[in-house]
Amino acid sequence: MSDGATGLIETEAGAEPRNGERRRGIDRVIMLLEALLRHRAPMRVGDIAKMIGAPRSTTYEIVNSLLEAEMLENVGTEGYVYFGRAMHLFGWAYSHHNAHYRRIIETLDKMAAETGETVQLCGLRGNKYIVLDCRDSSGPFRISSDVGVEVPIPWTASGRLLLGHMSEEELKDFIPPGDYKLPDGRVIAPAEFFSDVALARRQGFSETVALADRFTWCMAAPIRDSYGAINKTLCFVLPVDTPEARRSELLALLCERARGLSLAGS
Amino acid sequence: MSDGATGLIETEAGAEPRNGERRRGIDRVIMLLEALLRHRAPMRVGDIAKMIGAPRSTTYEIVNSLLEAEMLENVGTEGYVYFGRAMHLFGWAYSHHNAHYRRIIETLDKMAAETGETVQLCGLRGNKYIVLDCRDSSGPFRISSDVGVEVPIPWTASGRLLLGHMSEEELKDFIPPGDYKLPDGRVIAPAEFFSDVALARRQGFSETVALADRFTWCMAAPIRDSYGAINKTLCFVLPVDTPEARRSELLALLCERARGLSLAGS
DNA sequence: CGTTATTGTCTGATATTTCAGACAATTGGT
DNA sequence: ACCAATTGTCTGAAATATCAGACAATAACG
Repeated sequence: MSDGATGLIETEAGAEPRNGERRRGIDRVIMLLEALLRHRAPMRVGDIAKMIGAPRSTTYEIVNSLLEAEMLENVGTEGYVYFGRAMHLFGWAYSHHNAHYRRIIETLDKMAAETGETVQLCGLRGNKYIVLDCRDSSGPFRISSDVGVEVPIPWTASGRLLLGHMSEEELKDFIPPGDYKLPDGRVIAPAEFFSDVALARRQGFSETVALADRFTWCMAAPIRDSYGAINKTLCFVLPVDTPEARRSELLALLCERARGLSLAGS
Repeated sequence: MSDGATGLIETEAGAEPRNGERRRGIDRVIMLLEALLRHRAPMRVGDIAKMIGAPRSTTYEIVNSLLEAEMLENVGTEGYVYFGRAMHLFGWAYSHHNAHYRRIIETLDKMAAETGETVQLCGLRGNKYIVLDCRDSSGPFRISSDVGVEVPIPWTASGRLLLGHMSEEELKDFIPPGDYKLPDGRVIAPAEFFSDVALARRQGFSETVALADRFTWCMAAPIRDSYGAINKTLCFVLPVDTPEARRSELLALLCERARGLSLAGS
């Protein structure tokens, strides 16, 4: 039960757990929190222990400490735990400490209110794409993708923009080969993806139609930092049958707002 | 430099650090994060070390681990650190895992959009009051109180509601004597506070005028859980000179929405 | 420019934490 | 009613993470 276990979380923190060795409590905490984030639902202590490859006794110890600090909290009566209130406070502090991020959130709110569509703020985490924040459409058509869940970059419109600074060579090294395979089994040809990236760079926006799933039309526009680099994108997730007229209207709005949030002159 | 240091963080986790003793890494992490939350701004490693009463070498070790996990991140170039992206993701997961909380957030958004006023969600943390989430007024009059900062209960309208289930005896034991002293030096008579609590319970809402600061009129309404207990409140923070007509309109809205979010029948 | 404080990195020793495993108490399946 | 799996709590022992302190390199200050 050391290496082969599936779903095992391997943080960079601490590299390999050579047989019979001990791990630091801190690293366990980090692994635990990331496991919980991935799983995206309350877990029992026993399952957490399996997931992070830690002894049960150790896991109980750690979980109890985190419970006491309100970083975790009990959910239901049957020993399930999930993130706690303190995490909310820490996260809030993160997202409000910097004026730029605050402006972005306000824009997100405003766009959601004005259009009623699903709006997302996206970025990279390592070599995966993640949603950093979102406002879900108020309509019945609700495609909620979870904040913080890692998704292969080629599945997304934003991904094509976020990699705009890379050469083809760099792209090849950066994207894990398996990530070209879509959830429905289709495979994107790398060459096609590379030209998408180039197109996105030229256009200053990117669209994907029925890619990661059959029902959505995604459009993304870049938010540039003060060096002109693209670290984040703003995007709409629309029903795939949205009429052309409305789509181009929304695309224009998206690009305008994203430009307004960019720090570079250009 | 063991006991007398001011501003030292004392988490419940681990009680007393008897002389010459070592502390667990996990406890240090917890103390560190809470120190950062209190301080509400990026800190240098040296200052963190002082604040949590840990050796510098240990602090560097821990900070580096947390940086690698993106639970902290570097801010600026001069060795400052603050909460990192991972915290945002964990916090987001917390606040969306439960349908009730999600409904509350939506209501918060809607009320802010409709009224343009500052709206807050409040609760208790131990024997202090904290803001759990807020939407700031879009107008020029912006009273932003920070989410997660602990405030003496008697300073707040919400506090009067949140303690509604306690007897006078319990209140006496619960509130630290120093908490009756307002920031401007005035002191609230405990008896007066107790009768405020009773009044709030009877009315089903609570208001304070120019209490914690001279410029605000606060009104709070209770959100009841499925047992009828009040764990959270919804409140408006208004300019103190808001006309009576608008105030009563807003109060009615507040009470209606808070009742809509309550889970109890009553 | 000399003096004092701070930062970031290392080191070795020991006080402590992690770990394996045992335990009783539940739970679940058949 | 049986057997198997799981939960939560304890234990002692070994492995190691925390600690004090030293170090060079900047920074702060008069």
